[in-house]
Amino acid sequence: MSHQQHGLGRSPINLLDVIIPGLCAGCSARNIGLCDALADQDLHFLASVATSHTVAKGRVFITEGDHAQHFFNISRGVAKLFKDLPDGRRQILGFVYAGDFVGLAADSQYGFSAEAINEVQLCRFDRTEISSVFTAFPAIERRLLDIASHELVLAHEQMLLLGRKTAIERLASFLWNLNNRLDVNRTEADPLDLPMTRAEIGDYLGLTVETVSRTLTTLRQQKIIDDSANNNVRIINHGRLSAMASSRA
Amino acid sequence: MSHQQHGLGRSPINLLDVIIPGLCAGCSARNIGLCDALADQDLHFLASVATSHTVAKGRVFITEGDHAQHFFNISRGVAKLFKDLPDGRRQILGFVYAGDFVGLAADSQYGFSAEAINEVQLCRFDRTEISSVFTAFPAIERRLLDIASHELVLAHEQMLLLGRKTAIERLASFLWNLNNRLDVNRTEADPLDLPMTRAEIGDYLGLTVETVSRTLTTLRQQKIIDDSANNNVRIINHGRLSAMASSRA
DNA sequence: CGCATACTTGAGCGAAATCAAGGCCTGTGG
DNA sequence: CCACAGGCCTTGATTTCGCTCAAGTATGCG
Repeated sequence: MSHQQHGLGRSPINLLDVIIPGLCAGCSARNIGLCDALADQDLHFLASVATSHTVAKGRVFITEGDHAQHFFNISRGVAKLFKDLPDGRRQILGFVYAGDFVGLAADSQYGFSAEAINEVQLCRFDRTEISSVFTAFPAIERRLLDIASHELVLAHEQMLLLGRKTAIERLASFLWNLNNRLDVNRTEADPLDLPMTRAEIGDYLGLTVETVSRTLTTLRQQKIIDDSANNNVRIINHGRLSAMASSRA
Repeated sequence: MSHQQHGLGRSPINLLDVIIPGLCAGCSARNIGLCDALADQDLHFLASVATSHTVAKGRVFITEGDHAQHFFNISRGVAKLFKDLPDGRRQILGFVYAGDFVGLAADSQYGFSAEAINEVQLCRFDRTEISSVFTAFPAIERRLLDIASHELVLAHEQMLLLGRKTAIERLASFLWNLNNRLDVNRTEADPLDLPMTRAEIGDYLGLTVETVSRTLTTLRQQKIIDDSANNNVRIINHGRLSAMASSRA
């Protein structure tokens, strides 16, 4: 939990971007150094409310309905957030990657479960203690409000997708959104990495495995994507994919 | 997303609950007096960033894609928030009632449109000025984060509904949620008021008008509801309706 | 190698959409 | 007062998209 090699990364500053991912050991993905504005005792204070954890692939680390004691910041790996119906039907609410927060959207109990898709490393914060962090660093709270607002925008887009789009539009939107997530280690030409299974894509898009599979086949046959490698998709025709996603009115 | 004030745990004193609805002339719905802790000059300051407006039935007062200059607090009436696809397909994200906030979930541009379902009165705030309010009253910002988090919880529930529930489960969930919004002027036995049309219910639940109509007929035939009056629904069998909604895993 | 898990493909089915028609209410104007 | 227009709602007939069921093909791992 030591905050390592800091001092240098100054930026047009986003406190939270800078601080949180750098808080605990192992948070390497977005650890771009620590803000000048923070004194050492501030860092110790922040670090005192966070602990680092490794979650094995397939492990559920948040269970819907449990008391929402913590919230998390993903350092490495990918996790899925989901809700189940009593008979086993499942809706995946989203996939979270390094740098993402999980558990903000909770009342006193978690409203969803979370499971590691591959090995995940995360920072865990105590929700009861975080309010003292807010008081000490109002900028963090402001930033969390921004994050929550943005998540709401994304949730709204997904509601449009789930309520009104066809299967092929759902897949196109999914791939197009993945493509547009800026990822430091990826250029437009690189194939997209799909760490999740077809079944998980289906549970995210409100479709069955079979429909996901068939629809990807269709997109391949139309030379819009190339998914010859199973966990990779290369977008061939960006224009047509984007048009199919039809995200904007 | 719509019913923040109603669902949230109410604390002994909640600044925002008290202040905002009482801010501008005409905000009568939830104007329950002003907090002792606030001095007169504070109130004047708050009032200086808000203006009161009346929106006629059918009028669009937020357009998706426009610069998000304002956010709103509904004082009276009901509005719908929605996103459209280019070909006219529409997804209603939520219905907002007196006391609800609209426009929090915006980046620099609005991510949805809003239209008055009946005559609506609202308080309009300038987003650029609101940050000074946050600085002066951190409790308000804290409260907005709570509200945004709770809206996210509701959005997640709606995603489960849109992605995985059947038509009858969607209607049951819709009616059951309406029933559980505590409304000062309503007891369990009173019929639910449905100010929106069947088409709007369809656009909210990801269904067509016809399916909404047929499904309500089914619920009536099964003696679960009584919708003999068109804009009113009386729940007859609460247990079965709640079971059909199957909201909890 | 054998087993398990993931993925694909096909055939048939079904829930909800679409297409179509008619009824009902409310307001308006003769 | 009635006639009529335009929404809104309901109901019926038919179609369709995606689901279910089923089988077969990779792929990965002990």
